[in-house]
Amino acid sequence: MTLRFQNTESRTKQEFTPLEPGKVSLYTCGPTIYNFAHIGNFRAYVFEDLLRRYLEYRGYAVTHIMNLTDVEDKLIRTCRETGEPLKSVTARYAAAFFEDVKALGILPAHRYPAATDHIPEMVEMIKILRDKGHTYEDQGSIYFKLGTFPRYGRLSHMDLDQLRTGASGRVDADEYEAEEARDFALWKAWDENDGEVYWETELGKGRPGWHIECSAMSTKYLGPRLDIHCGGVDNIFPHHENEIAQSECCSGQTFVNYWLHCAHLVVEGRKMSKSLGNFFTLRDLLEKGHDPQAIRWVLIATHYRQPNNFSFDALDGAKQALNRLRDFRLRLGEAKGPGDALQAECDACRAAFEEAMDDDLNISGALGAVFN
RNA sequence: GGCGGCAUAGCCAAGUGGUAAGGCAGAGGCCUGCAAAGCCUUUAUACCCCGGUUCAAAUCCGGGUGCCGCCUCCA
Repeated sequence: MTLRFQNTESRTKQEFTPLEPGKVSLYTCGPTIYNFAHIGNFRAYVFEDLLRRYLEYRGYAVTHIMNLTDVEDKLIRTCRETGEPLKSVTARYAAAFFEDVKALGILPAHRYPAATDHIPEMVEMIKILRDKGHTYEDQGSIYFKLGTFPRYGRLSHMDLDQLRTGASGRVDADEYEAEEARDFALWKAWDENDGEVYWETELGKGRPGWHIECSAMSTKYLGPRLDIHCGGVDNIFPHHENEIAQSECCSGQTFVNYWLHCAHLVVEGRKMSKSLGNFFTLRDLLEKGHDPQAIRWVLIATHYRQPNNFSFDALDGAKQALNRLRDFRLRLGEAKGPGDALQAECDACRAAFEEAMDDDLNISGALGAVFN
């Protein structure tokens, strides 16, 4: 049986073949450290942990990079409103993030590069894009000209002409300064709202756009071509689409071979929101006395491409299932029965487990094999 | 308006043409002085609805219904 993944770009399940035999470069979009991460965020990180662990289980040497976004609009607004320096805010939430990662038993990435530590790399990349004619400047800001990258849209399979500007309601269309709304910022010129948050660079006084950090940092630590790039489905467009445009226009090579995206988490059947009272950070649940391993179980037990319905009934069930496995593990260690028969059972379990996991990380099937 | 996902038991959830995995809860039992814990057994004539294709459909096709997501800085 071969390892297969559903590739967002091809929309098909493909056999996994790394660029270099035995090695996997894995880049996963990390948190914006402007607040405590919620359990929906951790659904993605736990999925990525499962992916990494299974790749390693299959014998691959994985190099896993996860970025930390430590400069963007919400952070700058927080700094402006509270007067707290950017680094102070992000240090607090980065520390909290690492605590949460540990609590959930997530293997740490090999590096967690932060955007603000890689301004020179981003500037370099933007300069290359500028030299190749993929950018234009407007009022000190630098934008990527999507018209120069005909392959744009191949990941999300969206037709740019069909997009409705501002349809999400998330972004104020009046704030666009780009020639076309679809062009995105590589470098944002400083204005008074940015306060103390700016860098003096060859590109002028300002700060990087969001998308360029992932292109610059993945290139720095993993090279211009990646085996696997992960994130939540909401990142497909525009973030990952923009990464492709930046990276491929820069390197002239295919940026990512396998795109894996996990679906969202809902709570009790509803989208998580503070107004519904179903919004939970990991620490909210831990403070209620829930077992972090049971939380991990619920987050992981639904296939990553299916919406995950988090509920407290499911959490209670996970707790019980986990207890049974823990008890079983103890008894297995003490087992003194006929060794060959026990070994045969274990081999059969392992084979069924691997067959399920090889099929795009079918964890539900794999757990079923374990319980059988 | 464009693109995409989902619907399987009280709950969670596998299963993409061959007659419904698994977990939780429930029920029965074993063990125990009683209990708890643990262990064993058991639990869907049936997969949102209506058509169609087929010897055979949860699975494929057509049409509905419902829920959810993305549409330019959301995991």
